[in-house]
Amino acid sequence: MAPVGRQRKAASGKTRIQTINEARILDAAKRVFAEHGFRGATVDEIAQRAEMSKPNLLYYFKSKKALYRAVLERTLDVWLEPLRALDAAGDPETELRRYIASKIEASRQDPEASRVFASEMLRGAPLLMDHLRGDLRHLVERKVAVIEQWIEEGRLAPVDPIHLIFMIWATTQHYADFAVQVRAVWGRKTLHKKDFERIDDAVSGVILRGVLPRGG
Amino acid sequence: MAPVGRQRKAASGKTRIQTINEARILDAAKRVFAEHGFRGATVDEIAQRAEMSKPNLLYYFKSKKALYRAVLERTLDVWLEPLRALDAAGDPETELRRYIASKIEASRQDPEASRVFASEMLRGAPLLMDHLRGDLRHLVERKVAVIEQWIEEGRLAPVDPIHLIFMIWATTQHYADFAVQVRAVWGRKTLHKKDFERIDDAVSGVILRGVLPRGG
DNA sequence: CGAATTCTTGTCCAATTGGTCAAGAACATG
DNA sequence: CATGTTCTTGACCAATTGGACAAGAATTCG
Repeated sequence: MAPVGRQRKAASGKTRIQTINEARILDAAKRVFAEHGFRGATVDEIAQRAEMSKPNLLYYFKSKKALYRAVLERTLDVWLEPLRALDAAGDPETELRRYIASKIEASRQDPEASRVFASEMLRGAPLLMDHLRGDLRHLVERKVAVIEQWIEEGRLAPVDPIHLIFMIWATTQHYADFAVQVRAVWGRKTLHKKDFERIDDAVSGVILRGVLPRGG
Repeated sequence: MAPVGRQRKAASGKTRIQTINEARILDAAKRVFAEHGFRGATVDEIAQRAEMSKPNLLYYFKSKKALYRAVLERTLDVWLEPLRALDAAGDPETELRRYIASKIEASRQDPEASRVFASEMLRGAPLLMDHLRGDLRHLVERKVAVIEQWIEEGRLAPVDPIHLIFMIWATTQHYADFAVQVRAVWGRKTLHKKDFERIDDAVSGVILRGVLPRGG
């Protein structure tokens, strides 16, 4: 039945070359999709940036859509991990500070991933709609409950929890999605780690002062 | 010299039909560019949504790029007006509240415009780069000075002014650019005026509490 | 080594792309 | 209503698109 090729490494189910090339392709695809969106991206350009022929690329991913889906899925996991970590048992200030910091760090380390996600949203999320209405919504509902609990305990000012989450997403992702604007207006050629530390200070500062109870 | 056609209305320099059709085209173009970005948008689709033939569309705008530029320019003016209004002589709370409210109102009334702008940023702003580094940067610098003055006067907590501006942009535009996600996660089919009032409350609340001095 | 498998690409294709052109239809104004 | 202008479109074009295919090149492993 399962025609287990001799060359398959049992563990990953992938050849050495497969692993290398898929990674190269996914990386190139991420950059092109981030810049031009699904429709605007061309398989040719992705192949060029991955330094291989178009037919070879299509040997690893059977269509542009399949490749796009792969890029998005790979992104999502990394994306939501920090939110999952938000713990009701912890101290609100610590928890929120850590969440904001990790989102900003994600924007710094992998802005293209954020942009691919953003462009999927601009399109109306035809591919991620199920995920938005399912997994993501449930995850957010759980975290809304966490925040509500904090508010009830008097450890957080009475803010609308879901919009607090949206605000954190918006502000942190802004520095990835609108990086060009940030750089141009801020007068920086590139944003360095120091810059992102200042960003973290500013964003965390305003949000935390905005949600922590007075006279803490 | 100037071959002033007989049918030209002297005032606007435009025919009745011109006015109508250009508006129709710009509206259709805005929606398509918002959804698919510059590259992903097709002249055919824009023409279809404007309910006219492609050659006719190209009679009014001589190329896809020219049309795109027209959409962006038209957007920019509306976009920055509220920021210009930020007045150092006014009360910080009132001024900021008004600015946030007008940005949220813009996101509600014309989300596509926001999305076109966002997609231009994702592309790296090849068309707006000059504007970002020029007009926009200068405008922001002036408003940074306004905020700094408020801080010096003790009417505002010491926040990084430029990031306060970025935060306001990010949070308010989020409800236009990521509207699909907001709707899906929030469990709303469409966002009504009431919803945007809640958004305004939440966003203004957190940001103002975050930047106003304690014990005000 | 040698054979099965995996990898790679040149060539090709139908469909779509942005844009042109000529020719006719509708229009405004004297 | 006559005439110059503006408006509209069908037909067309070269370039690009996503993808198929077959045939050869590398690789793996007994």
